[in-house]
Amino acid sequence: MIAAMGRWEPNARGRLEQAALELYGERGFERTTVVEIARRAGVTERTYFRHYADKREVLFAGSDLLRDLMEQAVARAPASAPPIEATTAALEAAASVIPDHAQARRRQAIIEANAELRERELIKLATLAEALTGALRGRGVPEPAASLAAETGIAVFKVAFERWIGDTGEADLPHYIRESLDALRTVTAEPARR
Amino acid sequence: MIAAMGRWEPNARGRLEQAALELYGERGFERTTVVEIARRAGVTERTYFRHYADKREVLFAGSDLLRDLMEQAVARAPASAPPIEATTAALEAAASVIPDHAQARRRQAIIEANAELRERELIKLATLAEALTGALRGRGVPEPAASLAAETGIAVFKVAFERWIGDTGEADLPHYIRESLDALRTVTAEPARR
DNA sequence: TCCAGTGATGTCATTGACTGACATCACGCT
DNA sequence: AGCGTGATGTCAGTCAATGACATCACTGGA
Repeated sequence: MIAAMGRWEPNARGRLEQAALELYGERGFERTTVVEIARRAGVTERTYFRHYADKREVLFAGSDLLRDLMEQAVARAPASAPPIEATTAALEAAASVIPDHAQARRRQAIIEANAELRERELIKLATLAEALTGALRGRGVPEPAASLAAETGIAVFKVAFERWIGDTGEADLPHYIRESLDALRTVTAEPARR
Repeated sequence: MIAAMGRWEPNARGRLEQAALELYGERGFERTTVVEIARRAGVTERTYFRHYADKREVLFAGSDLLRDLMEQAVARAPASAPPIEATTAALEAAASVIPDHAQARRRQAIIEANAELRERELIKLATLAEALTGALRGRGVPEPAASLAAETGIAVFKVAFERWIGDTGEADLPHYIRESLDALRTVTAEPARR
């Protein structure tokens, strides 16, 4: 069937996302107004706010999916797997849905250029950590181990992601995740005493 | 000498902070306007914005001091101390300037009740992590170990602080920091193989 | 003693994010 | 033909945030 042409062009969300990405990239987040994004997408400002809660949220559409994937990866890990391994599985699942390097880099450049956007990114990561904590608790991991494994896992992801974005794309994201996990183990290892 | 009485009451900053704490506590962050805070402090809205960059910042005044203390603690750690121990010193320094349990709890209740405030808190913690990273790099710790030790340290602090706030004040904050550090070591320990 | 400079504040106008209330209209169903 | 629904448009309003300019107590000289 041919997609019915409604009263309006379909996929307003997608057009808004595209328009926002372009405008934030061209002129920066601060010097872009929501009215401009809406205009470029062919809708009104009011419609923008029906799709996204605020001016920043348009850049973080996929984060619910990411959370679900990580939760599922933890849930699917063998019951015998210790918290770190379940967490590692979640990080690998997350890595598998990150877009290609060029696209991720464009998006990250926009976010890092603006403090409000960095704040939003941090709360999204914190949400992932909470979800991870819950999933680990569901496996019987007690507190504070569950929270720590989750927070630490997100820290590993954050550091790995930054290094992946910053480096010139020879290695893939999972490589940096393994690198960061190794560094974490080294750093937290009980130092040789006396 | 008696403090000269200027054209206006002195200590506008302190009065603004007090007024904001009261109003955010009484009516919540969202249902408080900056005009109301300013009125209660006996100044105008414009003056509020000369002291604090935005409506949230009034709750995070001490965070620069915290950063300085943590940086200094890392710098002062013996050259032989591994990254974790330098980081631990920073966490202990941070714990020493946190106000009493009741006050911290009031403040935290305000922050946790509002997503915007949680965002601001997260970026303050991220700033601490960056400062820690820099201080560790200054000790010769290479990447990604420096970032991971810093991020992990902040994660430990976050978890410990939450538990301290949530529990009924029998133990002090340093106790929860030690508890969380222990849990971290357990969690990241190489699991027994086969 | 007076006066120019300074710093903290007040006043005013404006922009832009966000929201609530209500209108519109193509579509599908009956 | 009529009806309900969902996505959108229109409009008015609130409030955070900022720039421009005015005010005025205080200070350090001339």
